[in-house]
Amino acid sequence: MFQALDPLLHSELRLAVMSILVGVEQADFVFLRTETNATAGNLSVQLDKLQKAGYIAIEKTFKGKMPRTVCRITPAGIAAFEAYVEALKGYIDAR
Amino acid sequence: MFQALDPLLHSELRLAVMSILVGVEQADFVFLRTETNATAGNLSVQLDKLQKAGYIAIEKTFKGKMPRTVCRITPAGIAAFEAYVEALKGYIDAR
DNA sequence: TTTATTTGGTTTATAAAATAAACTACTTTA
DNA sequence: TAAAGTAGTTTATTTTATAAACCAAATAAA
Repeated sequence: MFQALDPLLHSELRLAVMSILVGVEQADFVFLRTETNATAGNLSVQLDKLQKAGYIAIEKTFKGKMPRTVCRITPAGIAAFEAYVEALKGYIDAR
Repeated sequence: MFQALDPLLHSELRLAVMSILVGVEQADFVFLRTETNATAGNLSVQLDKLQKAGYIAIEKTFKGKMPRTVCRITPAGIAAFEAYVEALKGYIDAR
């Protein structure tokens, strides 16, 4: 009845990040930070975890002289997000 | 865009417990344990948190000589569960 | 009958996670 | 050139989740 929830996605901030990334081509650190209202430290840590899980790809470049971190979701990330949503439905659907 | 998720409900086991209780009159410890596949220790701790939050009421009785722990959701618990589901939708809805 | 084993839990200890605070490196503005 | 801002990372602390150990009573087995 209750399917296990992917612990990597069952985190408020990581879920918010994935929710954004699943709908856009790419998003940079600053955008993710303002959209989620996360602290930079927390966001940095959570992005790292998503990347290590293979759910997102992170590209570090420079925009002029300032660093720029661009994230995009991977196919594995999309699949994991969809599976998470399906599993969640077992918990929140009216019964 | 992303509403905060009630941390008391954003826990796999507590969410499963609430999901069960929202649909039944009451449920005892043994039933919750078998339905959720949780360990007794974990269930004991999480039920305690839900009770302290006022989301469930716990009644301890004896069935013959064996202890029996019966749980039921409170109005506050129902409201919290519904609010949690609404907030979640902001994260998982197709966009 | 006394010794396992099971039931229905609680308590305590450990591991993992989230978060905040401090820090780095560099840039821009006053 | 000193102060403040940008874009992050690292480290430390707190909170959570989970597992393991334990307790008291009941039942089953030797």
